[in-house]
Amino acid sequence: MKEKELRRSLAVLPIGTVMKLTDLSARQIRYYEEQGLIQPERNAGNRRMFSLNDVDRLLEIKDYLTDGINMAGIKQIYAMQKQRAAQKEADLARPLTDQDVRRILHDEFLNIGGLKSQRGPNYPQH
DNA sequence: GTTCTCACA
DNA sequence: TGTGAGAA
Repeated sequence: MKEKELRRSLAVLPIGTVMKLTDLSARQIRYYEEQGLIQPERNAGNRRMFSLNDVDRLLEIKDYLTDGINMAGIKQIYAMQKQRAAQKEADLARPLTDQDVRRILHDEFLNIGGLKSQRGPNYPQH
């Protein structure tokens, strides 16, 4: 199933199409790119070209925003996912203990809860 | 007709 | 985040 994933990563959508698909303004889409939440490619004319994965990511971002999570929070969430992905290999060599799992879940709930605010990036660190 | 960057009554 | 200007 690698073929499918490759197609979803093909940047073929202009910003206008993405706007209709995500119901986001061009301003917002460009801003999210500026924040590093998405990395659309550029064509010869310097126009942004998005992939289906980008669209999914934008819809996901929209949901997080709806849930009251701000940019800083979303960034942190993706940062965590990245860490998780990088850590996955290590986990394969040394599976997580029940204690590790409990600690991770605990941290997760604490963080998500702390991010659910319209305030700045001053969430509690335990 | 679209999209890009930059700036702000 | 919206919006308008000026260019591509």
